[in-house]
Amino acid sequence: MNGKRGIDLRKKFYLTTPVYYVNDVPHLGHAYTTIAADALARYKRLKGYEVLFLTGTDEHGDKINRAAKEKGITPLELADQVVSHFQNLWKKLSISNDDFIRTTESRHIQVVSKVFQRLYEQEDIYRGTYKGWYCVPCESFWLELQLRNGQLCPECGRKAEKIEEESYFFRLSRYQKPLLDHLESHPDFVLPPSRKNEVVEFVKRGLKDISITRLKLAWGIPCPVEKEHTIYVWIDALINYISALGYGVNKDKFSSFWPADVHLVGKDILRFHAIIWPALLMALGIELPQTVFAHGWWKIKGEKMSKSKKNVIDPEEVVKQHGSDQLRYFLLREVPFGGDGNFSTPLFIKRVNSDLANDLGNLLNRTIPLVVRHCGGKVPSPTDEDKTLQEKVKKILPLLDEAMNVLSFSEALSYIWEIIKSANLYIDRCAPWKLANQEDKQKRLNTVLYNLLETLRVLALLLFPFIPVSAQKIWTQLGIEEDLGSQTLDKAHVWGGLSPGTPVKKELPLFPRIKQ
RNA sequence: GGCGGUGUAGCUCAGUUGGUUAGAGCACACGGCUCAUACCCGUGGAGUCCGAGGUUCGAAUCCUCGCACCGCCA
Repeated sequence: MNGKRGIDLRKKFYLTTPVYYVNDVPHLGHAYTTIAADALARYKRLKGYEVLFLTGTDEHGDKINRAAKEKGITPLELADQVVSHFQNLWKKLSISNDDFIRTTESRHIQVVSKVFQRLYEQEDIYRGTYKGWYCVPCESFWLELQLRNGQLCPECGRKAEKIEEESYFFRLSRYQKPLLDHLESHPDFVLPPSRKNEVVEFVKRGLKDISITRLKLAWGIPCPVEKEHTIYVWIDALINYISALGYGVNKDKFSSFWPADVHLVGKDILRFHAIIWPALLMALGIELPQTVFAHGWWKIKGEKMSKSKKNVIDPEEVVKQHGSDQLRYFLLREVPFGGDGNFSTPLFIKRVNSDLANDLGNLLNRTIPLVVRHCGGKVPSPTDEDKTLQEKVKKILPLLDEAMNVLSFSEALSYIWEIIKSANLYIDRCAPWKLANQEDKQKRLNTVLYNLLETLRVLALLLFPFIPVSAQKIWTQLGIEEDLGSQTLDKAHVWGGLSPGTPVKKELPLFPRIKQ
């Protein structure tokens, strides 16, 4: 496509993580969502899509305000500190997000304000009186009958505050029927299906209008209709998905990327994304996202991670100890995406040693030296018609694609590992170290080694979404100069991408075994 | 209390519309190989498929009841 007149026909793919709340430094759950999103984004780029991968931070609200006061700094200063934690971690985890939105940025605030104004004008928002209880730590409103012992938050058990004040309400009730219709006619709108059923049941029970402003709260986006009111932090946060596209400002960008293909969320915030968010969009007359995907939680010994139980896993620490690709691989491989999983160091070590060190790392580390020793360290020319590995790859590619299209990362990885296992078996069967001793077997030896190198080339491509740093190392050891990140998967189909004569490089093992 | 889900080898789980000796990975044991990070390849053991009843020529798979665990809501 060249210049001004060309039409960009590339398919677009827009995916998001939630904006993370900056009340604390990132934990394993944040890393999980973001790594999964990254794998998907990278895969789609390999498939030739123009991808927009958005993540960011949610920085308003009472909780931030209070936390900042305790530290004697401004809320924005607090946010700045935590944001840099997030951004550093994403860097260490090779997260390839295209944009990072902070809800304190003016590009966001403008859109939120505009959205509020418009919904008020069209009477999707009205002024009323809110009577109820509010839990500051949870940022949640409760009705009296929902409270435990008359005054405790049913979610966290802490004391809720009684509130009776003027407030603006969003007419959520208006969208009950349209939402149900949409859920019915779009089976992939909420995934996995079990979560969708929960949402449907919840909506069927009836939706009530929700209070979306608070009085006397300094740290938030002011209500454009009446400046004493501040917009509720969840409404503020959700709008990031369109403010980042320049909704109402940059029409081209917005229309080319919206609707989002996937909003990735943890199961704890599904309702905001599967009910309130689509209702807001309907009110605005904007198309709904394709899919809201809710993944599960990582548990420790079957228990939910929580600071009070002191069983929180710090992703930064895991990266420091075992490496970033190792963490990415474990999280994406160990459990089917959507369900809960158990995180433990022995499980982590077992997985990394057996899959990454033994199967993949060793495959590379036994192939390259053979090439160095018997082919002068250069990619040899294949001569006979052995298609064992080529056919294996051909068989796996469509399966892999299918798995990735439904975000089945662990299944996708297990397919890739079938190729790896085939390659290990292939070496054993062909025994190139024996061929090397027979003068009349040179051609066969060359073919065998070429097929192995070529398989490794394809593996580097396929693994790039999951373990980008290591995939690049494989790529480099194969002597390929081009940038792995700018490749497309079509090349994986074409057997023979490696040019004979290219020098390979022997390096230290990709994944050192972790000692228990 | 209501709705939904799960319960299969030591561990984590697959098992399409019910159909022959119930599968995979890891772990374990034995054998092979020696290019490689004691790795890789092969073979093997082990399961009353939660329990009880029922439908059927035939059920892990369908129905009923019970038990256990989990999720959403109240």
